[in-house]
Amino acid sequence: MQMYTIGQMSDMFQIPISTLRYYDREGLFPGLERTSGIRKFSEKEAEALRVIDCLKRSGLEIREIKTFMEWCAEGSSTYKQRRDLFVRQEEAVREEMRRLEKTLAMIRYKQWYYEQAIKDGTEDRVRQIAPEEMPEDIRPLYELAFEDMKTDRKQTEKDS
Amino acid sequence: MQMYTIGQMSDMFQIPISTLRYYDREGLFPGLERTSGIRKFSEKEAEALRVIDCLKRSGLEIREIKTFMEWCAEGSSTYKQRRDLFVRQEEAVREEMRRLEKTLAMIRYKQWYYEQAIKDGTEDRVRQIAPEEMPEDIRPLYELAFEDMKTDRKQTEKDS
DNA sequence: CCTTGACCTGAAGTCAGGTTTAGGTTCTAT
DNA sequence: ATAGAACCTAAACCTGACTTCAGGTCAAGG
Repeated sequence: MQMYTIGQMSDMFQIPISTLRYYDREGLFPGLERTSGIRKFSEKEAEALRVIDCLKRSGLEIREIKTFMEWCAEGSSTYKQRRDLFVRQEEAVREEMRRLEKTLAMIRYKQWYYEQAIKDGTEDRVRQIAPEEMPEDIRPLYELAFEDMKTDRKQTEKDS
Repeated sequence: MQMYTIGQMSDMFQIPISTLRYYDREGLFPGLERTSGIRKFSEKEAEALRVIDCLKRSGLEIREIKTFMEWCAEGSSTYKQRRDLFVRQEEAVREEMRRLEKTLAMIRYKQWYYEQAIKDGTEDRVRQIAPEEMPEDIRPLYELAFEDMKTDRKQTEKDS
């Protein structure tokens, strides 16, 4: 079975050696082999790194990823827990994607806004434009970006 | 013109008072008014908070957002810089969304993987399945999640 | 009057996720 | 067999984005 040194892993995954050691310290490679102190990485740890990256991007912290890796080391008794984790993280990622869609809408609206300001030499006109008067392609951006602002107007007072 | 106290802003935006003061300290509200030391927030700062949230999600740091807010305070001479910033951040957000798409593909592949493992009582079979043998709806997930792994096989040696 | 609640400040503390440092050990090629 | 490259550890340090703390001001109501 192919084995790799920490330096080879670092090159292959473009991750600093110090980070790989940090991950090991945090318990992200349970059962990592060593020969006379030197770490021997295998395809198992390579796959772990891919999963670490995935779970990190999905919003998990290192400590939670450690828990997952421990489940992996425990074997078949934890399949359901592992599947359920991926189900939860799917929802987390989808929510983050919705937030990014709104962010993107705001960004594109602002691009248009400043294009207008540049053309006019001032923001005075564009600032006054109501959604209904905006170009077809801009209005939906505005609506999405600012959607939680129509209704929420006076939610500051009496909500019990 | 409607003015708000820091407490009202905190309620309206669901942001801790300590964070609003921190943002002020970091220069995110240039030209914020005060009467005898007490901050008076207006629609201007409300809009600033929406933009702060947007720019933060797009990946900017507080210091960079401060620069943007200073441009806003400088007036019409900075419209182009502000537009260009939003153009750059659009690209940043799109890239993050692509990464999340890959993350999601990996997550959904893993869900399927563990479903199989649960059915079989072991990972032994599912681990062996080549992309070509995977169900129609799973293969594309696998391909997307692991796409940088077919070609990159031996990029460790000689790349000049 | 005097207490209570909402505001203020500067400085220190926290937390996650690494990175750097200092001092050693092991491998590999000549 | 020896130099240099690549590895090791523990512990300190770093950064960003807040949060908490200790102590103080100020306006309004009982």
